[in-house]
Amino acid sequence: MNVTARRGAPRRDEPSARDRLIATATELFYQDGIRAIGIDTVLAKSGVAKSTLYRNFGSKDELIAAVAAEQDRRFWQWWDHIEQANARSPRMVVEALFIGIVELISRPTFRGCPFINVAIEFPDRTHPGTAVACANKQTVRQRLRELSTAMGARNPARLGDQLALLMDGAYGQAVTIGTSNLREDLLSAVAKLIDGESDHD
Amino acid sequence: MNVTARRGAPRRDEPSARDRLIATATELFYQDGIRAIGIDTVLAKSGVAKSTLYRNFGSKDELIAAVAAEQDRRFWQWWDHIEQANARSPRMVVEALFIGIVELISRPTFRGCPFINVAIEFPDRTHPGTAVACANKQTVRQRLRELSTAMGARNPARLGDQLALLMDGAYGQAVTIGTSNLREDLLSAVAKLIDGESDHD
DNA sequence: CTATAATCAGACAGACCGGTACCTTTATAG
DNA sequence: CTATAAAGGTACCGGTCTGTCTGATTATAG
Repeated sequence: MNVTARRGAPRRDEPSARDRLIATATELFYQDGIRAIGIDTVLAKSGVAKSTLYRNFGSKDELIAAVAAEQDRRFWQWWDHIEQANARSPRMVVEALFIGIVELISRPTFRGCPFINVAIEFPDRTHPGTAVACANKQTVRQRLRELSTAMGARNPARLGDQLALLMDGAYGQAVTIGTSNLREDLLSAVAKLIDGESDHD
Repeated sequence: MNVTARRGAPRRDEPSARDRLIATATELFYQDGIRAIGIDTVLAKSGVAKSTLYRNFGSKDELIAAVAAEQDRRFWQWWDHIEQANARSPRMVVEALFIGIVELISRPTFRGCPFINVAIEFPDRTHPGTAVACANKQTVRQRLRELSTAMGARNPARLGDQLALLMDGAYGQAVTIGTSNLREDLLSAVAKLIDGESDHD
């Protein structure tokens, strides 16, 4: 019960029930697990009526998908911001991305990669949420391949995929054994992988 | 209902109800997700009575922990076998481990690392199953550090942790984008990481 | 002022959940 | 042969789950 809800249509300065649902569900699903959180909990914390949830999303699965889509949007916003801030050097972009990931992972609220999480909780790849998650990972891989090309790697597809491997590894480790030395380990590994694909090697 | 169960104590050549429960739960939990599978499904497929489950384990959480412990046991059995088969060269051990992981991951029934999965479904690290999972990852990291020491790495702790990062990355990727090129990507990354820590570098 | 669309409130349904209790059956050990 | 331990069968409990339905309320657009 975080929100004092009001009956009737929302004022123009108020967030819509849809937005409140996505915001609340994003946090609850991520912190406790999707299957662990019932819609009643989401409704209570967001102050939204059950009928409004089902009018907007039709099912819990579709709410899950909307949450995943919102996380995908935020993720690429974060990524694009880092790309723009380091536009002159693709290698700096890659390094900044990994530094950013270390910062995300080091937060006490970090609970793993939300895309991997939904894919694990809903292994059926046709699940609408899992479909969003898989698309996200595909795009990450492609973007890292493009950065590898820009870095002049001999085998950019390989380097990109290896960097993606490292990223997902960081997520997985954080869930089980935490983040000690993660920054140094990760950045040194990135450097070794990039240098191993450089032309002057 | 896979098993035709019989009333009364098991014959000596029959597996105990406990073993059947663990075997069935291991498969069902892994394929569909732990929270997605109710104990009634485990009971139906194993042919065990509900009272027997609770006499043996006390709760679903303890069954989850027993399943994780069994997977941990199998995992180290697999690992030790690879170490023994390549006892002369620690580098060959590492490469064989990664080749083995690629083979596991490439199987159609592969559904991610079971230890990461339980930690994601039950983020509370005091959960008995998650505790087993975290201990497994800790030991993997330590064993890879030992192998890195045996390989003569300049910074064995770092190399070991980086190899662990790569392993968990492979698990995460397999859940979302499959395994194309995984073998080459992974083995080449392992080589780059090891060579980057070698004395003759 | 009125029509409309968005919202909250709450009761309800039917399935499923983990867990308990009690009783019967059977293999084995002594 | 008998005691014991391990097991299956089944009914049941209270809680929770997703989802439906009906109705009252309110801001905004025209």
